[in-house]
Parts: sequence; C-alpha cells; structure tokens
Amino acid sequence: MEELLKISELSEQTGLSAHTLRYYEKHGLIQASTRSEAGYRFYTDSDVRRVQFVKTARNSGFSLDDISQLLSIRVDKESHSCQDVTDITQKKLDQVNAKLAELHSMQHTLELLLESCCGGPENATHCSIIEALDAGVVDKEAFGQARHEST
Amino acid sequence: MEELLKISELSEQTGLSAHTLRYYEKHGLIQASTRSEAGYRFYTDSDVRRVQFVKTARNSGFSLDDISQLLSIRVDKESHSCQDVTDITQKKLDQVNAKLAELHSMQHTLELLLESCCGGPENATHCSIIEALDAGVVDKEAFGQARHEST
DNA sequence: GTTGACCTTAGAGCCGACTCTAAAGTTACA
DNA sequence: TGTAACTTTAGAGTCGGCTCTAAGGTCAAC
Ligand SMILES: [Zn+2]
Ligand SMILES: [Zn+2]
Ligand SMILES: [Zn+2]
Ligand SMILES: [Zn+2]
Repeated sequence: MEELLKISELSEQTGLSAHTLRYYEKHGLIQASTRSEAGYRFYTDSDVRRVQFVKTARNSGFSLDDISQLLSIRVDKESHSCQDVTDITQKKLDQVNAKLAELHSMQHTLELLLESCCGGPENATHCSIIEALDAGVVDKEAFGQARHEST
Repeated sequence: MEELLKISELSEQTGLSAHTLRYYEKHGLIQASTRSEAGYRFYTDSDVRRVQFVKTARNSGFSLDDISQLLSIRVDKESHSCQDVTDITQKKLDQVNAKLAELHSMQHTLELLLESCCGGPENATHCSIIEALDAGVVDKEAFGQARHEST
C-alpha cells in the first residue's frame, strides 16, 4: 500500500516545517511525486527518504548547495565515483576546519582578556580588557594585569 | 599640531574601507570630530584611536553591538565596573564556545564519513557516505566500510 | 575651466537558510 | 452550510556586517 503524505504529515515525520519543505522544493532539493487535482502536494515513501537524506546531510554540516550535488549522485550512483563524494565532503571539512581555527583564535583571545581582568565591582578606570583593546594588543600571551588598590 | 584626517586617510591608517567607516558611524560606533564647510569628515587622533579600538575588538570576535557597549564603558570608565566588561566578554566567549562545539561535532562527523569511504574512482553504487546519509546514521563511531570488488 | 580624484547622501544588494505574510482555494466534519 | 483547519502561491522580511550604486557636490592640478 502506497501511503501518500500531505505536506503537514511529511513535516511531522521529518521535523522540518512545511515552509522549509516548500523552500527546499523551490531550490530543487526535493519534490512531491504527485499532486492532487487541487494542487496539494503528496509525498511517497521514496520522497520521505529523500527528505530524510537532506535532513541528515544538513545536520552533518552540508550546505544546501552541497546537498544538491550529493542528491544528484544519490539518484545516479553509477555515473559518479566515490571520489566525487569525498571531494564534496573534504571541501566541507576544510571549510569547517578553517572556521574552527578562526573561532579557536577568538576563544584564546577572549580567555586571555578574561584572565587579565579582575571582573570585580571596582570601576573600569584601569580595566585591562579596555586597555588591551585600546592598545590593539590582543594576541600576546600576557597583557598586564590591572591591580586595583595595590599599594 | 592637531592633524586632521580625511576619511580616505583614516581608511588607509586603519585598513577599514571608507564605506565601512561610514557604516560604523551610521551605527553609532564612531564619529568625525569635525566636518569641513562642505560636509567632509575630519578625524582627530582621538577619533583614530577609537576606530582602532573598534577594529581590535572586532578582530577579537566582538559584534558591533558588543563593541557599542564596550565603547560606552571606554568613554566613561568611572561609571562602569570591571564586571561590566567581563560580563560582555564572558557572554561572547560562551557564544564562541557554543559555536565551537557545533563545529567540532560537524568536524567529527565529516571525518568519520571520509574515513568510511574509499574515495576511489569506482562508481558510487555502494558508497558508504551516501549510505550513511541515507541511513540517517551519522553519529555512530563506525559505519560500515564499503568494499568495492572484495572477493 | 576642465579633468579626475575625492567627498556626500539615501538607499539597495548580498550571503544562506530560513521564516513569515497575504490572499485565496480546498477539505473534513458537524 | 458553516467553519476550522488545512493547502496553494508569490513575494517580503530576518539576521549581521558589510559592500556597492547612483547622483550629485568639492577640490587640486594643469
Ligand atoms: Zn579590574
Ligand atoms: Zn577589568
Ligand atoms: Zn568507494
Ligand atoms: Zn564512497
């Protein structure tokens, strides 16, 4: 028995909103196999599997553009190689690694800033964070610690 | 001698485009101390220092909104505490850490996917990446390795 | 006095991935 | 027959941080 799902049912099954599903369709990622006379979308099991593929790929970090490529491989595996697949995956990993490096550097900077500042209720006249940002020095291993009321 | 810079000169000194400087002004981050009769912006040394503060903060990962707060502390240090500063910084660090966690998870997933696939010129009929995405299984420590032409 | 490099403004466009709206048509059920 | 809960579409809005355009005004050099 071929069970056809309406968009809200597909939405329930996949956890993607009907808006998002229509958005994916508009961008060529998915499609309803059939439409009712009134134009209502109806999805087959195979459609559901495709949507789940998209969702899993999305959760794995792939962009819609990546996924579009992965999908064309998926529907015609014979015409594509494993290398085609790893190329997409590796490129994505490279992007993720680049972004990670950037964020790690920010993390490091912010941690240094936090270590340098007392974080107390004293006024910020000699705050080392403000001073560090003022000095443009944010990548040094140590900036001076501000000492409030040191004798 | 008070040396006044035109916007293109400030742009050169800071490495920020004139467009960006005007954008920052529109958003309340910076301002030209004076204008010529014709309306040209002129920046003082103090303006330059403020712009450099913004730039350094930006490079450290702060959003323009964060920076806006940091700037109001900077111009009136007496009215703010070190804690005000660390609150902003800690909040930003939390955001960065959250994003890092997300990206690390993606990195892990993508690495697993890449390990599982031979990446070779064989056709993708049994590609384990495609299969993993199809199965919705992307977070397991091992998915099956595809073996092309194994005997 | 004319070229060309600058400056001004308001406002549009871009990126990605949604998210939502409005206005209209359809369906299920009482 | 009514009404509530769907569905459809095109298109606009959102986020942040720029980036660019158009149409005009200014300025220095030759
Ligand atoms: Zn302090
Ligand atoms: Zn401090
Ligand atoms: Zn393979
Ligand atoms: Zn493969």
